[in-house]
Amino acid sequence: MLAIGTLSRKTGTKVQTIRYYEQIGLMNEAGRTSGGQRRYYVKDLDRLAFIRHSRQLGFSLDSIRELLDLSDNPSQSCAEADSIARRQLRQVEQRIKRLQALKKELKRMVAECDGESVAECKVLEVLRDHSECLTNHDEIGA
Amino acid sequence: MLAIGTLSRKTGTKVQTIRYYEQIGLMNEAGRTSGGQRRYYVKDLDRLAFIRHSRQLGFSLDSIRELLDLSDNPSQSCAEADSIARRQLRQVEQRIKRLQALKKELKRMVAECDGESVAECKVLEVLRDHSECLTNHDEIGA
DNA sequence: TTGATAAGCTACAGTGACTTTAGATAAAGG
DNA sequence: CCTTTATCTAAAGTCACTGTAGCTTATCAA
Repeated sequence: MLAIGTLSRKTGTKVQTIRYYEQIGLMNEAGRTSGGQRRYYVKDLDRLAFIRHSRQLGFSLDSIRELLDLSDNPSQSCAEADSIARRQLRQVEQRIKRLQALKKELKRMVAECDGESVAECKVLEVLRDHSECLTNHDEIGA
Repeated sequence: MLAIGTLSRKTGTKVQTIRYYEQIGLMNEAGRTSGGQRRYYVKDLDRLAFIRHSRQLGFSLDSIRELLDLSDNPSQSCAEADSIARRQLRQVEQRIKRLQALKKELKRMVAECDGESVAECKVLEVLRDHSECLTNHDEIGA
């Protein structure tokens, strides 16, 4: 039987985060000692590792819930898991695209700044006037 | 005098977001009509446009606060604004790096999936076992 | 057995940057 | 005057946690 701190150390997850996962139903309710402390089996550790690894790859908790459901029913088709992963890939690719446009714009901004007074600051000027931009970068947080 | 909806349309900002910016002190408190509705000047519109454009470039509201302060005091050196922009650029570059590592891993995952049953699903297998990964991708949300 | 220390517990508030909802009031046009 | 559209406040919800306060339990050496 493993204590919560052991799971924490083995997966690099904060203790509070593990309790949070239990609270939102991503982890099963753990058994308790007579004193009320949580105790885990190795299968719980595996499940937590799966969750954390998926998070590291950028999957949302909702996607992870789906993936765990699939993982728990080994007779189903793999197509669903595949499509979740592909969706995640598309999202990542879009974010990269957008960030690369931002990078370009920011680079231009700081390159044209010559350390003069704020009155002629290129950085502030660009921020004031979108029309000086090369790209549209219209959506925030996409 | 401009109504809040006009600012909303002209800057592509939701009405609630404008009120939120007022609430956290990023926008000045607007004047009111006798009936209690907010009315704005063109300078308020400009300020909002500055905020939104900065957000589109990924600056945090805290950074934007600093940039607005600088913009309001045109006699200062531009160095501060420059350093904020450079910091932002570094952040963007780091995020791109991390996302490119994720992209690589996700691509490999879906490429190796052949639509078999969940039991042999490569996607789930990789999620289960981090050691199958090429990269470390250790930090979440970096 | 005692006592110290580490680890764990609950419950709730805070983060960032908004978005959503509910229910009410104001303004504008015909 | 009436209807429609716009606006108002206040509070809760989002995502995925993190942090805090104030306790209680477990473990190990002396």
